[in-house]
Amino acid sequence: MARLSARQIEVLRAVIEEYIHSGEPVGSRTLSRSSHFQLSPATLRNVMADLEDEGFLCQPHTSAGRIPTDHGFRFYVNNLAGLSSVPAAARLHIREHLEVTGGRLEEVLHDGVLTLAQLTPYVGVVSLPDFRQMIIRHIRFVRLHEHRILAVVVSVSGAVQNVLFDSESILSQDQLNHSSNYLNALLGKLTLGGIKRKVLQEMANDKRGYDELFAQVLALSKSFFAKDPEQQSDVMLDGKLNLLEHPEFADVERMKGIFRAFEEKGSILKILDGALGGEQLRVIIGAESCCEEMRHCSLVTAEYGREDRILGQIGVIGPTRMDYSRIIPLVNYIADAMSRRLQS
Amino acid sequence: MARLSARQIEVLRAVIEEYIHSGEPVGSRTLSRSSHFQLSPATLRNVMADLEDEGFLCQPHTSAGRIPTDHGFRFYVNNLAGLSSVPAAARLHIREHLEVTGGRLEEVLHDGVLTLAQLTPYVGVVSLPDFRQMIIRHIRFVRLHEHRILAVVVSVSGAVQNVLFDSESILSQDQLNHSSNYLNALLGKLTLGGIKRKVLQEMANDKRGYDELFAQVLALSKSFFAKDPEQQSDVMLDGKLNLLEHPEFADVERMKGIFRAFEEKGSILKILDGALGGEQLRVIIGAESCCEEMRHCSLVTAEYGREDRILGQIGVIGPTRMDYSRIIPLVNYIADAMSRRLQS
DNA sequence: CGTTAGCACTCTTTAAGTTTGAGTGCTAAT
DNA sequence: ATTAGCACTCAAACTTAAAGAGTGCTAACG
Repeated sequence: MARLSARQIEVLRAVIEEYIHSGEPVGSRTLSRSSHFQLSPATLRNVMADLEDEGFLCQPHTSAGRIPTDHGFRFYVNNLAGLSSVPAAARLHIREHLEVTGGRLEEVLHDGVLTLAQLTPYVGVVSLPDFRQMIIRHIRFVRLHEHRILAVVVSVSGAVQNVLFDSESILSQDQLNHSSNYLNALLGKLTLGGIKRKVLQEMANDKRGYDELFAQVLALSKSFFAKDPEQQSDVMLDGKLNLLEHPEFADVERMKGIFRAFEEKGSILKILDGALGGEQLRVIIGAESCCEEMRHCSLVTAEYGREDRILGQIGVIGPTRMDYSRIIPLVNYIADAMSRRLQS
Repeated sequence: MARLSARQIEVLRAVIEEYIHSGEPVGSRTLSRSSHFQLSPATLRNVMADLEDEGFLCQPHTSAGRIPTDHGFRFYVNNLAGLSSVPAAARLHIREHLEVTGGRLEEVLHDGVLTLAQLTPYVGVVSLPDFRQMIIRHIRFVRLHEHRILAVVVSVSGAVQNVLFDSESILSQDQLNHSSNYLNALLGKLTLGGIKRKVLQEMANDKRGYDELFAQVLALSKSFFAKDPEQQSDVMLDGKLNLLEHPEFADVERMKGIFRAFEEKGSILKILDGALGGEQLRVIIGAESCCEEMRHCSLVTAEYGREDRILGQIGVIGPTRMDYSRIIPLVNYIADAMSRRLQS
């Protein structure tokens, strides 16, 4: 594939920006009139034909204007999109709604997608880290009723998980408190799985004789860990309605497909976490997601996290015809805000 | 409005059941052929014209067959719908997925709507009771980090709410345990608001001198109750995609309206809890919901609860053309199963 | 040789007619 | 009371025509 000439690049940019703006195929005449080129439609036609040969543009049908291909958008995003700065109004909105303090991880993430859904005409999306991968800060047992016990597990990142389970023996709240204390003392930088292993290990060692407290902890852990924490990694979406406003989704079948993908979140999750740990900010255009339903959608996502630990991705899903130069900085900004909030 | 003759009733039933089955306007010829009447199309036309005058049927346009009005469906549901029993396959499915033991309230409700969405081609819906109305079984404070405290509040019905807040003074976990114990001893059949009042009252009474523990509880309660539990009453939906399969929602605008109503759950909640405490089972047909977006939808819901206390409504949302005689018993059955599970 | 005007051609969109078919209401006969 | 017959209505499907947008190609121009 030949290197593009300066003029070809300018034409490509003009076509893409016009298409992002109007949503209609762009013809040579429109281009000649609306843009700063001093070229006739005929000349532009030649250039556009070349760009089509190179795979950057295509025509929905003969005698329609050109629209960018995924490949065209990719080139645009990589080389041409001038990133505008986040406008003051958006910054203000983010400051007010997102840059508040504290909250559980879920709340923080929810605020994030909500903000994205409000500030863009697209769908806000965030991937929750797998709870089993998280480092646990605290475990607490609460006695609800005879055998019925509620375990409250809090991760360092502020994720809270409640697990209801039954213990074999009946324990008082005081006994549970002691067990909780015991487990928490054990904790230090471990995941749930790690804790489980450590408890088993301690048991094997057996060096502490066989005191009563330890027996309790052991029995409790047994029942507790038997019940795997169900919420594995997950995604949250907000603003699905926004998509309905875009003309490219007026087609019912296409709409259905996308909503189907939204409903069973697995496929979205796979796209999001597919390349986790790669670039800090990612743009996935159309078919690049390898998800048939998402054929006509793009994703712009950025990693968020806490200290040096990446927790997940946050961003937006919209049509491939997305306003990348506005969205990319915005997603970046919000991911930063989220990470900062999680630091506190 | 005159009383309907036996024949009119039979014709109405036939039209409605045919329409529920086919989704197409029902003409006199179809009716004459497909049903057990020994009447000519012309006669049926006369009867149908009468039924139209009475407001039970209407025509989308002249020279189309008849479709039932909301009023017609209402008459059908109240007087004609023979309730079929829940089929064995459905019972089995419910037994396996819903009639398991325990779990948090949220999980139970989720299982409920999921089951409905699987067993019907409609949307499963459930209203969560307002947490502030619930009777609290247990409050527990967990120290996360210096001032940062997690309050875990569990209602008798198994709803768990986690509230993160900051206390003014730094308290050890032991101190928090004591405060928790103190509060729990106070509890007995109170809502969060009730507890708040009771603590204030005790303070006013001041009969216990001013011991240290009480001072702690007081300070803690102050910070805790300052943070209103945010999750007020809410609804959960599942199986929205099911709706897309129905021909009446092929129209994009109509679809949009309904999804809009789903997204901002307020209006659904209003419909559900609007007549809470009325009938045990409710059918809301079309415009009866007084919600413009829900103009073409019906709801079949039943109360679920725990002991004598109603917690909310569970049921389905579908097109007015719903298979009422199948759905009504099913919703009833599932609401029962839910209530039974919540008893345990 | 790059650029451009001109022109024939293609293909979608829109509108207007036309046909078909389902269904109705009315009337007169049974 | 019921029904056969008939004229009438209307939506949906199909046909045709015209308009509009845009292209590719060729030939001329500086």
